[in-house]
Amino acid sequence: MVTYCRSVLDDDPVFKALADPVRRLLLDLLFVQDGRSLGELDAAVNEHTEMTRFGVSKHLRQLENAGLVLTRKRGRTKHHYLNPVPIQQIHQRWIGKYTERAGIASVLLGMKEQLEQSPDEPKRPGHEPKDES
Amino acid sequence: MVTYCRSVLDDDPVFKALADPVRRLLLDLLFVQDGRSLGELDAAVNEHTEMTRFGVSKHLRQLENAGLVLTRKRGRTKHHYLNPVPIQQIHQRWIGKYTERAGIASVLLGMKEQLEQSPDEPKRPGHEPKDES
DNA sequence: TTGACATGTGACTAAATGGTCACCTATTGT
DNA sequence: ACAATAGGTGACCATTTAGTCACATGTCAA
Repeated sequence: MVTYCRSVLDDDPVFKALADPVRRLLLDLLFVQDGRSLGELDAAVNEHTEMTRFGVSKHLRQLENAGLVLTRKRGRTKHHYLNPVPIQQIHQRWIGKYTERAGIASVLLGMKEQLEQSPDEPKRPGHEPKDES
Repeated sequence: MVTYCRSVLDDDPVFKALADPVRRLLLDLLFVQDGRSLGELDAAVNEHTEMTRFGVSKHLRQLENAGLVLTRKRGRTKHHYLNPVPIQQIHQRWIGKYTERAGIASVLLGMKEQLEQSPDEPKRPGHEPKDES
């Protein structure tokens, strides 16, 4: 109880870390290949967008604080490793219940488009509010 | 292709919308009971944190823009409905691959704690960088 | 019609965030 | 020892964001 793993109970930093496209790109890069240094990641990021080493470093630190990236210093270079566990946690503890419901809701796959284009419909099959007039 | 549902290709607003705890609370509230009005949601939110009607309204609009909440105006009140589809989408298109990998990585369930407490270890089983000294 | 109710709007402030830079430390190789 | 390399720090600025408020609109009910 008391020694319960600290990061388990606040997934907020994880969600916050995932909110930035550059950070998601970094995770994608590490997903493809683990253990890269800051310099390597900086180079990879700059194939997509322009950003200095410092910006990349800051993003990596945020990922690290969220537990999504684990690091190991080896000589003068710092290697970064993807840790997918926090993502799995927010999935289990939060996202899962929504995807289950969505699985039901989106039986008709094209439904979403229709839903988003008719702003005067409640847009969920069945389960209409029971018109308490 | 051309008419591909607009919101499918940028999940960024969805991640951004999920990055705030109040907005996640709103989704949780709508998950429990759909179709609530702004006033009702305001009251429910204020059981957890203090916020004016305007703040809640703003958050709801962001959720709406991300497609996570669909609305219908009925008389003078606006009803809010949860739409889990965008969450399912980011799950399929992004989160899924990480949770799969995490499923492998966390075969030992208690592993994560250990990993986070030994900052001088690469912390992923196998797949060590090949010590190119 | 009048007043209470439910919500929307635009301006505004305070705080958080993303990004850069000048400078620093530590490590490596010669 | 020296220069080159990899990275960290703290200050700094611009932009975004969260939140509130005064005010306006539309709706219901007497």
